[in-house]
Amino acid sequence: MNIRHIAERAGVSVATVSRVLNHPEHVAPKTREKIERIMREAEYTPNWFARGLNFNKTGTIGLMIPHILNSVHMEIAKGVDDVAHQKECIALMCNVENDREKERRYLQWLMKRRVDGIIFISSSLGKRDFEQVQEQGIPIVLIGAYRDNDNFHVVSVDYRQAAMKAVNHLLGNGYRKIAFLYGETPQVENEQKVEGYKQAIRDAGLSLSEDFLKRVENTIEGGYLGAKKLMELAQPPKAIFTSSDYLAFGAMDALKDKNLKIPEDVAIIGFDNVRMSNLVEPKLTTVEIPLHKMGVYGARLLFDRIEEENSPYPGAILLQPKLKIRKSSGHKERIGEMF
Amino acid sequence: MNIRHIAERAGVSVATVSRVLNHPEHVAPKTREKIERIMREAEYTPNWFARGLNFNKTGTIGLMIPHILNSVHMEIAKGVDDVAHQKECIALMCNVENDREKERRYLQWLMKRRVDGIIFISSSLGKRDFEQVQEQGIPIVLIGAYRDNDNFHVVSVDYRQAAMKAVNHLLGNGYRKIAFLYGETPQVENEQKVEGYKQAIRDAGLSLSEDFLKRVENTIEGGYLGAKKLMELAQPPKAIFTSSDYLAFGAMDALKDKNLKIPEDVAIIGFDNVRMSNLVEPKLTTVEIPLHKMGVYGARLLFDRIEEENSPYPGAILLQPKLKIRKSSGHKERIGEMF
DNA sequence: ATGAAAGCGCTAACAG
DNA sequence: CTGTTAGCGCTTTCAT
Repeated sequence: MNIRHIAERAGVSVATVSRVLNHPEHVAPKTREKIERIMREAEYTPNWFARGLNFNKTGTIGLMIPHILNSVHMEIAKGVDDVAHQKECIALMCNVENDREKERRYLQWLMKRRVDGIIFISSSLGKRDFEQVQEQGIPIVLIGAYRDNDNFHVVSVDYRQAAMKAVNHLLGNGYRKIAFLYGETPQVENEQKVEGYKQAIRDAGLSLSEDFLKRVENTIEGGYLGAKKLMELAQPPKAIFTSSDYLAFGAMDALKDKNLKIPEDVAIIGFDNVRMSNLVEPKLTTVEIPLHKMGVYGARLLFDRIEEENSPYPGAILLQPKLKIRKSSGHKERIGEMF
Repeated sequence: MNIRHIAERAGVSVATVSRVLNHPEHVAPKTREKIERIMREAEYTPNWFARGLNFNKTGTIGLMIPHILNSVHMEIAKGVDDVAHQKECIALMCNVENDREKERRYLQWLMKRRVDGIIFISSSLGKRDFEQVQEQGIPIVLIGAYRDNDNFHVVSVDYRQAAMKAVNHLLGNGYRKIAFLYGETPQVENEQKVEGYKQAIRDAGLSLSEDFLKRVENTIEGGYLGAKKLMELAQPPKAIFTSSDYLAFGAMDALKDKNLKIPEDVAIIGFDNVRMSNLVEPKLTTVEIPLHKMGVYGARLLFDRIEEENSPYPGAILLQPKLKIRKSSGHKERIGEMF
């Protein structure tokens, strides 16, 4: 069932049928209605490929997601999807699974399909990959932290500052032996957090201990194992700052298994402020990141570039996070009065 | 950069170039290598639309997801994605947001793009919608519970049995005043759970109280509000069974706010066994659903149908859930010895 | 083993 | 307002 069948049945040319599809206003109302009726009766739907062959606009953007089971990434994705949907565009979500090769393969797919643009969330790809995409004329936007991003459009958060805020809060509550338990992914984000942690420790005139910097898989399990190791140190920490709430959940579980009270024996601060951080026992102090907003801003940036021929200058949107103070980080002496 | 450019540079016809793309074995090794080299140098990628115009296979399947922020659905989606990826096929994840109209719009999109098949997760669409898709020659698979699914391929769980198991466990622990707090979505699944709940209560010779059947939004907030209402009853329940772990988390929060101990004052059982159910305090007894497996089975079913011309007979795969017994459901007198 | 040519279904000049 | 026609980039007979 193609455009010619419709044309024949309606006794018009294919051009006219094509017109009711694309510029209905240029067709006489009577002919148009007749053609529309016939289309409906025949359950005709235009062939997407033939269409794309002429248009070269696909109404699709690619969205690279590090891991679809991590709600942190999905919150961002939702922001992107919201904007895309509003633009009557479909966001092709690609589950990259923190695997550079898988991401590259997806990228090839997307480029072949000539998507109108691509958004990367905490991608592990590099400058070279991104440039290649842009050279094909496909605009991109990066969300998260990237090492070498001067020439790209990026939406990010000041992860360094964020980490400093968290550590300073612990310092302010009187803690001195503070460990940082961080995930292998997302890599660059976490490197920036490490920097912030180190800076805050140094600024307080304390000495850095490599033992207190523990790198683990960014999962609940990773948090569990990491915290366990930390507490088995000869000089265990009195507070643990983690690079994600999931790590914090795992860490809390480990502490409970060791019969340590939070925050009386060990304080904890997480990162991201996922919904559950408010429901664990005790409620988790954490760094709040505007995840949904990041997705929205990123998508807007991308659509601006897709729609305007002369895309705006590359540049970064840098958002500031906020510390969400709850019970898990409370000073042991003041805890009674604080909560 | 198209196939003709390559042909010219290589001094061959477009047909030969096309052949190295599709049937390389029918091209003389020397010519083939030359052409391949030129393609690489020119960074040529075949136009996807032109290709699809001839093939009519897109290497894409649609995946309808009720809500991408709900990890229950994403676990299933991950199962689908795993299989799709293995089949070198892309799964287009559509974030339906429990909105029938949004889902229909996505469906139109997918059909226009001639995806090779579509998988629906707990869809709110009906028999008519599904039939329309199949009439277009696009095979579909349903995951979850559906009202009128005899003519479709579906992967489901015995939700009725599952609910009975949970309620029976509570009955076995001595509870008599058991409420069921269930979500508005996914609708059919939860209706089946309601049935199971009622059946188990009746089988125990107890009388059903409408007050104990509370329907709320399927979110943590919904669970909080629902549990609060239940506990404000003149005769509040001594145990609450919820249709999802998220509802259970909200309910637990409400109980804590009322200074009620779990399970000493009120027992709780959730549904789904999401990762966090093992990390809340107390650990949550819940019904374990093989989410990932459901996705995998659904995808396999779909690809079988896509690949075989004569698709297998419609039929259902019905999986049995298991009760995961943890602390939140313990009998108050026996709790000491049980955990 | 390779080439010429006829489409695949649709859009957009151009002409009337 | 409508029809004619030339592509869009690729695949695939059918010859050679």
